Amino acid sequence: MQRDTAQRRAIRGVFNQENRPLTPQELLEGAQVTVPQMGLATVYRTLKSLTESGTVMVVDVPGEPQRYEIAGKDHHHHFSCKQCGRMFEMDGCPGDLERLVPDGFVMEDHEVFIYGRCSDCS
Amino acid sequence: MQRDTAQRRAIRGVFNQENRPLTPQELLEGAQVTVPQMGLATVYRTLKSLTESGTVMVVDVPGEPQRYEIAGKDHHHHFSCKQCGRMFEMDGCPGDLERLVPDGFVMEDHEVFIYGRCSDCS
DNA sequence: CCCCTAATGATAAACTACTATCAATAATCA
DNA sequence: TGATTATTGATAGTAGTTTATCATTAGGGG
Repeated sequence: MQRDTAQRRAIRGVFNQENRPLTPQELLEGAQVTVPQMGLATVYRTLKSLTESGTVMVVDVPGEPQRYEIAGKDHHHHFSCKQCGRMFEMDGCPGDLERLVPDGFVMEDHEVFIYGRCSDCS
Repeated sequence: MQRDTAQRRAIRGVFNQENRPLTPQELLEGAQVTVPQMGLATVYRTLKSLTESGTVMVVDVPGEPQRYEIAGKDHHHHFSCKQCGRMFEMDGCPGDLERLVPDGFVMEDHEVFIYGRCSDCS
């Protein structure tokens, strides 16, 4: 990432505007608003360099392709809208997950996904 | 699923013996202990009919292929071992997830994944 | 014990997500 | 402005998972 191109500005713009975990497809569609001829390969290439530089990070989602979100945010979890398919961030964390862990098992990380309707769809 | 074959008995046996969410590959390897010539297509076919009959259900996992577990169990969540890659069930549930949900959003379901080391690997 | 056909194994094909290739384009700097 | 070369778009290719095909095998009723 040595040159500042319209494509990269558009992708960064979508991240900043949406502020939620985005699929490559969502990024493509969002970026094509300002750069209509953008191709999916450019999205993947840009995501790769943004990930390697630590600007964005991968979010693995159950039963869906990977999403990408801006790195460095406070600990949070995700809400997936069954209607529109968009995924949102939720601040905070359920406490006391340790009590779920069976004896002899060691907890290192955790993920929480809540499913339902977002404010636009409910 | 009209006939009771050695292959299907073997697959049901793996489910009952392991009692955790299994990948098609894990089911294949487990079933091949008793039916060595078993093919992957048979695993998928059997999973399809077991799913349609409501005997097993799909578990979507972040960043992994689908797993299958015996249906009808009490509400529970999953533990994934970073060392051996196996996934386990954990009884219970963290309470008070509702407070994570943003205003205007409606919660319908939730999933919790805990990552770490299982008792065999820790 | 036969026969019918459901079920199987091997493998090709489909599908999705992602990566590599390469000629054309455009950002940067002298 | 012109040259250099990073970047792009289009598309072929790759990888992993799941499904379809089809000749062969074997379950189970008669």
